[in-house]
Amino acid sequence: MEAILSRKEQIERTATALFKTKGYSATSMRDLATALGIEAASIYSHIKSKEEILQRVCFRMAQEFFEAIDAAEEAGGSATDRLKRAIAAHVQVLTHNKEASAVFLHEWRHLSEPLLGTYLALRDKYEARFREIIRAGVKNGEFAVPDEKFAALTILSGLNWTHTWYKPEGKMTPAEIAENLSEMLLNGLSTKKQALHDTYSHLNTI
Amino acid sequence: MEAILSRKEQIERTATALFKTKGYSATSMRDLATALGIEAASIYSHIKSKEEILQRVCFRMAQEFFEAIDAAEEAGGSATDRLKRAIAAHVQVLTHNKEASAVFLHEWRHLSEPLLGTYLALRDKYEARFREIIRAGVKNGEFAVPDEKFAALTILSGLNWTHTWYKPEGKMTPAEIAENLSEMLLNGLSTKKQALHDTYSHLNTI
DNA sequence: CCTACCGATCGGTAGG
DNA sequence: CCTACCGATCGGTAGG
Repeated sequence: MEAILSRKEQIERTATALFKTKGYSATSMRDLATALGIEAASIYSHIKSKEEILQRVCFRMAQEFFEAIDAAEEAGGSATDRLKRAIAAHVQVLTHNKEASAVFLHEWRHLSEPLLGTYLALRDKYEARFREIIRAGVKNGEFAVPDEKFAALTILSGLNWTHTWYKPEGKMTPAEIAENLSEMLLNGLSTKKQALHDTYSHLNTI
Repeated sequence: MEAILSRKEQIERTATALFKTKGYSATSMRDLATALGIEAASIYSHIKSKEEILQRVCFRMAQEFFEAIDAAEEAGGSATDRLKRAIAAHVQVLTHNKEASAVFLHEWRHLSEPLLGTYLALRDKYEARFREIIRAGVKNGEFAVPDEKFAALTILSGLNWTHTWYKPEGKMTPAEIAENLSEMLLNGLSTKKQALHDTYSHLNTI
């Protein structure tokens, strides 16, 4: 399980942990060097700049999320099935890359242009994948939501909190977390559907 | 509506906007001074330190959230009623203090002890208010959740994303946002309750 | 609220 | 991977 890491990978991994806990800006190259047991200047034999580390982490995570949702959607099925698999895939990536996910979610704003724009475009594309599944579900009557974009963002934000409390040694496995999140988001807390929304009950009139 | 602000309030408000967009660490006192149209040294006639600004924002927002949930729970009612009112109260505070909420939610880790500990204790106490409502609802059969703590955090994280996209001039009012969030979180996306609940009733025994 | 300035620290480079 | 060092900038103070 413990792969031998190249120095560059060590730098990236250590920096990721520091970026998560202290934030990108508050982490100095000397902090990073100390954590690695070398001098600050030595880091530059392996990387070009502090921001390069951030870039690598952000875009590697973007790729991971896309690969995961691609695999999740490949099997097809109902909108419910696809959403549940997309949620599970997202949670798998989050829990398997806890530190890097935190950096991806919170430190991206320290990217400079043009990569910042690229990052934001990728994120929107990823969110669109969730919007599409929800849209399909609304169209065929599986789902009822106030607004597709709103629903997609609410779901993703519910998932994205996971990295703040997830511990590999905790009592819930990533698969169980995903199942519980799916349950909460698809079925809600209430034991019965309420006549809450006459406002948009015209949507679910069957 | 536009109250006359004291210089100290101006400093705090301008700093809050900068902390939100650039982050606390990446915002320099010279950035702040430039935004205010004065010299950096002049700021210190009004505040003691950069961190004092962060402290004031974080603890003011904590107070706002508590006052809001106090008012929301005062009316009593079913767990469903109380949860819906707590959600609406939380969203009101978030949308009414967009920048300060972002700082409260994301920049608190730059507080130093002992205030950091105080902050974390307050946040846990606030989350406990939601856990209590959920627990009451589970007990009397209104709600079914995999885990009360898990449910409270998922709900709060769903709400807390609001500040990233809310715009006062947007098409949804804070009250509508709250209603839509309540609808999604209480009833879920699915048009019918699935037989999923049986799936995790065994998970609880693990 | 300003000028003048402080010691500390920042990201990064030169040269080995 | 190190020593030695750079110019820039940091949060903050003295004194008016």
